[in-house]
Amino acid sequence: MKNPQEVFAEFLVKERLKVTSQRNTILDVFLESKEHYSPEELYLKVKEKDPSVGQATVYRTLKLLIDSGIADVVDFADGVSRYELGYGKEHHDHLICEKCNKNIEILDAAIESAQEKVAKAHNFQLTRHKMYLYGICSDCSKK
Amino acid sequence: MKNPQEVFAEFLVKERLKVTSQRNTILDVFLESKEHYSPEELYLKVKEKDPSVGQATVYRTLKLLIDSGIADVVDFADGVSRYELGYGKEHHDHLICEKCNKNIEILDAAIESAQEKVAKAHNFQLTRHKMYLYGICSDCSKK
DNA sequence: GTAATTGCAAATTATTTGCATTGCC
DNA sequence: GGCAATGCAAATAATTTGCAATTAC
Repeated sequence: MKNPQEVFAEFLVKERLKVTSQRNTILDVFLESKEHYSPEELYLKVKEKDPSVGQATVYRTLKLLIDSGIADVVDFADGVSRYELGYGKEHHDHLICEKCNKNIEILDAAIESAQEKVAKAHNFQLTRHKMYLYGICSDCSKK
Repeated sequence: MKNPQEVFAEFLVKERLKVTSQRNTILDVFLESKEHYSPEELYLKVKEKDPSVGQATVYRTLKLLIDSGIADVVDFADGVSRYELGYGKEHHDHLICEKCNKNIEILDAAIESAQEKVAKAHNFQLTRHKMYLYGICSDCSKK
């Protein structure tokens, strides 16, 4: 399987866009991150590697990462948009703690098949879905 | 079952807030709507009934409607926040056509119980969830 | 060479807030 | 009467855009 860097480079060529050091730096920082960065957070991390990069470039590059299928938007309902690596990762849903923002990735066959069933009942051809379960995690409910 | 107007009035009394004509007008317009209004759209509709109402009051009142359990936020991922009647309505998820934006409200016991099960397995106390199934509806797939 | 890209700052959009005035209870 | 609510305009936050200079191809 190709690595994300290759995928991105190929995407840029296909779209007749240019491979630049800024775009590569942003992708690298994005890939290194374990958290779900907001554009602002990503921007700050990128600046550690290359202080000359501007915010706008981060926003613009994030869009390209989404278009190329490398990044996905995650909705933590905390007011900021967040992103995660989508390319090469299995589909998953999210279990989010409303107190500490902990995020657990889940994949449940029963849910997935039930979703397929409902879609079929409505004659929908399912292309994708988003599911977020919000609650209080065990750590936070103890406090 | 109480109607939303009563519920809202009781909520205001309980919170020691005041019943005002603006709040009532906003609630009425909200209830009359069949679509999922954004705050801006709601504001414009409210102005038709009472041109003196300001945007800020609409935003402030929407918050109260959410706190009182009358309105829920719906995330259509179109950049604007949208609201729907929550009070008196059964919980439901959304089946959204990517071509015509048709929105079908669904409720599936198998999905709901599977969600509970997953949350329990992770020691989460579930408070709420959002699920959006995106696909192509039967009308659009014929074309 | 030339068209895409960049950083910057200004613009835009969505929402919130400060404050003087108004109005409910 | 007193304190919450309102409208307005200004403030904030998040994101986008115009533009002149730069850079990839």
